[in-house]
Amino acid sequence: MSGNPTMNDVAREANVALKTVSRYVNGETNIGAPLATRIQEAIDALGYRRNLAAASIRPGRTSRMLGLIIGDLSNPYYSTIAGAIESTASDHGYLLTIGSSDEDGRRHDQLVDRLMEQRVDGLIIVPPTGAARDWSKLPPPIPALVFLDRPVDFDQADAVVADNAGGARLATAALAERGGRRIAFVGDSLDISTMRERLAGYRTALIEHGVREDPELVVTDAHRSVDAAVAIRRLLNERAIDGIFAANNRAAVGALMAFRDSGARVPLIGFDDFEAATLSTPAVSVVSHDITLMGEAAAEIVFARLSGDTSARRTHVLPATLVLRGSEDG
Amino acid sequence: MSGNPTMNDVAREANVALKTVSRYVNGETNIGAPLATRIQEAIDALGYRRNLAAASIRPGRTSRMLGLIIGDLSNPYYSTIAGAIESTASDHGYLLTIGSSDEDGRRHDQLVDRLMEQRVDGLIIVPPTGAARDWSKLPPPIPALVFLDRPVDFDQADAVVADNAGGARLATAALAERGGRRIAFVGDSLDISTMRERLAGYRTALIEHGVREDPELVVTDAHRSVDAAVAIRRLLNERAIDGIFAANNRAAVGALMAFRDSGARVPLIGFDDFEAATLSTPAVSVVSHDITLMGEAAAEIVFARLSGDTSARRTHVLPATLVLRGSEDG
DNA sequence: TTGTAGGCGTTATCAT
DNA sequence: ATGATAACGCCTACAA
Repeated sequence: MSGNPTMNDVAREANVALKTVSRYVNGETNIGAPLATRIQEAIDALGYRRNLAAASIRPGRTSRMLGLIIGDLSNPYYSTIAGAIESTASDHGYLLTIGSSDEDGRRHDQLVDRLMEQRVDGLIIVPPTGAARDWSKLPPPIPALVFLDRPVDFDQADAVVADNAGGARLATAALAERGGRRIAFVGDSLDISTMRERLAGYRTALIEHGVREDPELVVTDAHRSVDAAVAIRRLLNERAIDGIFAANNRAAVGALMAFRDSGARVPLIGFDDFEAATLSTPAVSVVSHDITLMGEAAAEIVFARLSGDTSARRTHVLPATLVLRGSEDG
Repeated sequence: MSGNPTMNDVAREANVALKTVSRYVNGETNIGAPLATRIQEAIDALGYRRNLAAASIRPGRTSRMLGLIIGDLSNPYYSTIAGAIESTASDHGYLLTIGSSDEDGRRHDQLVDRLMEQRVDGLIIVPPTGAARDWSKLPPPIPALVFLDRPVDFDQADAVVADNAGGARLATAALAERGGRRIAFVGDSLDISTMRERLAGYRTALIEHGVREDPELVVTDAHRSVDAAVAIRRLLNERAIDGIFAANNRAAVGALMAFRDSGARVPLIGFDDFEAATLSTPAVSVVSHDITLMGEAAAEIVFARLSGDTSARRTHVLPATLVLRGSEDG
């Protein structure tokens, strides 16, 4: 046996015309019972399976596939997004093809090209931290395109982002309202746009509460949990901080490590929920932006565009909410 | 403009033959410099992108796509597997299409059909808990097929599984060696094959240490963490247990909840690592089977088969290791 | 209800 | 080095 059986093989086996097999396979009703039986028997005998790739190249036919590019599928943050998108895609009868950019601009661009060449009907992208493709010079037509989680300066696409500044402001304000005057900001590099927004929200809250910002209390190089832990131990020992806004969940985990190691503890609020948050004592309060909702929203926007929604592209900002669990009181 | 530009459009624009464009796009070397320039200009002008779906229908050509079916992409356990497979696939220039079965047999079967019709070159499957497709009557040819994490009775496919029994035996033995004589088994339904294997390992260890099994100490209906917590609180209060083997990480989290709520604590070892394990005090010891390694192994097997490895299909059993962190001493 | 002819975008064959 | 022509597997006209 050389390759996979084709419709033609089935037609020959069943002594019918190719088109009749096509009709049968596609569930069209106008087929005589005897022929239908013969065709099904031929299909079973040959182990025929239709070739959707071949079908999809016909004009008017689509691949019924969505593409998703994220940083790293192993990261629970991204996989939650991916899961929400996959689930929504599945509801619409779509398959999801996923690529991880590892936050690398080149890899990201390769994935964009590959997925477009694969003719996905829609593309959802979490842009990498580093410089990526200049979207403005990407020639149309591009499929339904949605940027997720991070804003991109390209008005031909929709975007779904969380209210990072608003959430950071909520958290910092909660700490200030409980008397915090030396509240630390602990986060990752400001090359990451979400970090810049969260720092801006932190500053807004400080200003609103009449607190002068102390640059010594702002840490923006905590890439891993242990980095954050080291920085926070130092802040606790040398800077007399009385509150911590942990700008991502790695920073929050780092704070827990620092508390454990140093025996000291100050009020703490994190950004983005994490599994250990409810298990520690007291439980860690966090700003939660619902990434599941973000993923679903992005997918639904794609499907809206696919079904003809031509309204102006826009950026959808999803609210961030403060989940207080106790750690904000120290 | 009607559709996407095609090779034909490029050929007309550049005043060359179709085949010459094909050669250029596919990086064949035997092309004159002047034509190459004209073709590239035409490509840029038209915004041409090749259609891999169309290319893949030619005989001998493949889709360079892998399919993966798991329970739920939002679940960190599965997404870790998915991430490892995606990473390996990416190294081989392959894209990964993922579907979640939600542990539903029907949905699982649909995904198998869909991915096969999409002509993925290889298929990696975590079979759902419930009854799934009868693989034995699936007509060949099937793409390179690997079952992951759970054994399936089908000798036409490879399988990669963890040593569940061995790991459970290690954990239970560690508890018994520390004096445990009333060691509880807390896990999910025995409909799940891994649970059966872990229970078997638990029993083996008890026998080896001369401990008579007490059926009252075996819980096999803890589906969620809270279920496990409730059961464990009861065991602590009414059954005087002196050790807990938590047969999955939800059960381990449940144990932590029960300890917190009841104030009591006994030696504990879990199965499968989880983020909170190292943050609690004492840190939770676990049997760890490296699911990243499992995913990589599965993908590498697929690629080996794709490149012509025709050796007998086999089941690869990956070792489970005991990671002691303190909780085994109570 | 069934069949015939043609084309989708690409690559392969075989010429020039 | 370049090109004309025929597939690939399927579907959409348009007959019969």
